[in-house]
Amino acid sequence: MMINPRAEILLKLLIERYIAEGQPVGSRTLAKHAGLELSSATIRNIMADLEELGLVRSPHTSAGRVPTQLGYRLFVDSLLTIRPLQSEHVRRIEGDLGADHEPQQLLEAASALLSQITQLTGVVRVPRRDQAAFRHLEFLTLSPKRLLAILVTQDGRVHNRVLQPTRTYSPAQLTEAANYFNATYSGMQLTDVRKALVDSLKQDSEDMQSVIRAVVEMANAVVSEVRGEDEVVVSGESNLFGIPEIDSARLRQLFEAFNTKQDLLHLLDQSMQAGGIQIFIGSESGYEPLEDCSFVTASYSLDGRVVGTLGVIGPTRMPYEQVISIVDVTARLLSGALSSDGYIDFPQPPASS
Amino acid sequence: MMINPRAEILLKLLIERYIAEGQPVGSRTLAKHAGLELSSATIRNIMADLEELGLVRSPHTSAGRVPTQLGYRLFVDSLLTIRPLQSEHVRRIEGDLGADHEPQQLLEAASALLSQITQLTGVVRVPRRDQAAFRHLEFLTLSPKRLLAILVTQDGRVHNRVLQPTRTYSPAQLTEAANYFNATYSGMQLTDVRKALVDSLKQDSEDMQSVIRAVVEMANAVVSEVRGEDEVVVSGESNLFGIPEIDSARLRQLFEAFNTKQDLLHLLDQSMQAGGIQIFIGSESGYEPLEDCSFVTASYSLDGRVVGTLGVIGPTRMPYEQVISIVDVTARLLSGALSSDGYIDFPQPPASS
DNA sequence: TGTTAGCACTCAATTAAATAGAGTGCTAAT
DNA sequence: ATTAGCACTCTATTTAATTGAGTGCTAACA
Repeated sequence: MMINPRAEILLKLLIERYIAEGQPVGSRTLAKHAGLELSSATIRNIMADLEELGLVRSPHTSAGRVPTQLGYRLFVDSLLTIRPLQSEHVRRIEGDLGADHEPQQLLEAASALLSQITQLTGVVRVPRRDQAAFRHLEFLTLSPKRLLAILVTQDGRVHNRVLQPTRTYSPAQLTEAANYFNATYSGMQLTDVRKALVDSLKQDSEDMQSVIRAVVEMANAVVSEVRGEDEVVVSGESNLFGIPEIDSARLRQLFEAFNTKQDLLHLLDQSMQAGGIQIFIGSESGYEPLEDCSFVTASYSLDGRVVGTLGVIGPTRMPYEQVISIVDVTARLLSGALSSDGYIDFPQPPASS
Repeated sequence: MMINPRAEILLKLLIERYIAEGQPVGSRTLAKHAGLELSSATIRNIMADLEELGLVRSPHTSAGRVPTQLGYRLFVDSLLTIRPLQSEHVRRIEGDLGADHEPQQLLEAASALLSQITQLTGVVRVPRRDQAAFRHLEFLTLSPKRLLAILVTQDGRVHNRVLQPTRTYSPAQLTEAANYFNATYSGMQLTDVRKALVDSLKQDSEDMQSVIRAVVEMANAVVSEVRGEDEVVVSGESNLFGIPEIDSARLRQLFEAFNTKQDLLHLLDQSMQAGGIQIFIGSESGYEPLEDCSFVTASYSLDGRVVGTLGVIGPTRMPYEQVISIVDVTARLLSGALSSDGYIDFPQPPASS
């Protein structure tokens, strides 16, 4: 998309002003503030060009212009002057993401920060369980029929699951089995552990002792568990009330999306693969509820490995300069907090190929 | 509040009709459907009486009447004919609250059921941690500096907490300490365990071995933990969109209340003490966000002991007959599911005085 | 004394018309 | 290429007129 520098300046000004005011911007206003010595008539000509290119449009004949989705896209891609985050906010984030919190708390704090600072909705995708590295498994007998399996992953998170095995095991048997696991699979990514378990179930199906076999089956159940455990933390949903470009019907769709979390998750995973900062404007996300919204995401990492994404959802007309830096800084500091917070004191597993 | 039977019939009809239609009900309509051979003029006289009593009011001079909060109160207290729940719904609830689910899942299922069947918002207050009975404590070394404490309560719930003790303990020491706890406090209510721990810290402060003392301190931290762990499960918030008597500002307040959960919790606790079915109409709850809403609650129990409450939040103009029976049945079946589901296979603790 | 018919009245809701204002597109001149 | 200027369009707001539902009140009636 090539447009001449003068048109660029005007488009930038128009979008900035529209984001600030929320009203269509007219040619006179632009003429006054552009710093170019141009009359409003000239501006109108340029606007007509921009409209032809699909970068702006008029809500109706006698209104000023507003940016189109394409206009916003050009804006964030090449016009935007990213503003460094106010140090006040940086301090706030640093403070809240200070060490000495458990991972889950950190994620929740990050989500809360995103929503509070931007006054929009904050979203954090919790690291995928199955991509975490295995650290420790432990069985606890709850009752003759119930067994509590406790799985600790390298990132410091603890996962519980109650099992109802078909037979009973002595504490000694369970301890032994757990020890075996912990020794064998420590540091391996959970998906790989699972593969290994499935393999061993296939291969040794006959010569394996039935006890071991049963325990392997249980471990498999624990490791491959899908249900429950929130995969995404959403905060500040109610900040989306009272935003004029999000009407009640949209709002409802959005809230339903926040509850389902399915689509959100998909979108976040998408940008996890992309890495870095990612911006979905309007329908670019491909999800109807986000039609009039933008979604600014960044991925965060644990010891250099990308493990999740976080971001901010708000109206397409959002202050991108600020939001982008807030998302960026939060992602960085969260990465730092997760990595440095002392949960990892075992050597890292080799990266899985 | 005494009113004559004829007025009662009319008030009941008026409220039923208003709940069904959402429009002020006029005297002609009432005259036609009341089954009393009365002219609209007579009805108007009666309405004037009811208005004087504060049971109905006119939105304006030439509209019909709508119930006031007081009117609704009288209605639910003595006019209401409770309709047994459609067996289709009963089956649904029975199915979803079938045994073989973990407690947390049951609570979530109950909340989902409430919201889906009523098409309003379902709320379940999770049993208070500190009122649960102690069952099992276990320590797990995560790293030299971090210790995972796992607390299992009699109701089958599992609580984790990461501790950062000032010194390190050998696995043997931890096992021993845990064993001691499990033997000593099994079956006791958590609040009482806590009291006992605090006492023992005070009394034996000098002659206690430092290891034991430290472990007692850790256990105390685990048992008395407050943070995290959702105390109330809310479902179907978005069902409140598009209800005409709940405007956008109210809706926002409601959603904020759902997020904070503080007020909700307080209200639920209130009705836990009352036991049975409880209905808060409009401002009766004392919380502004619930101004135009009603809150129908019932308490549920575990083995005969009330441990929590659940309910439905919707507009004051809600179909009480149905909502009440749905809430009632859900509470009963949840109680059953929680009690019978096999988590309890130890003898019950003596009731605390 | 309770009930009813009937009529005047009130008020919200809807429609229609009038007005003001912002901002455009286009043309002709520079 | 730029600009002044004017006709035009469309929204938003105000005002007025109309309709209809439903009431309150009164006077007559059982």
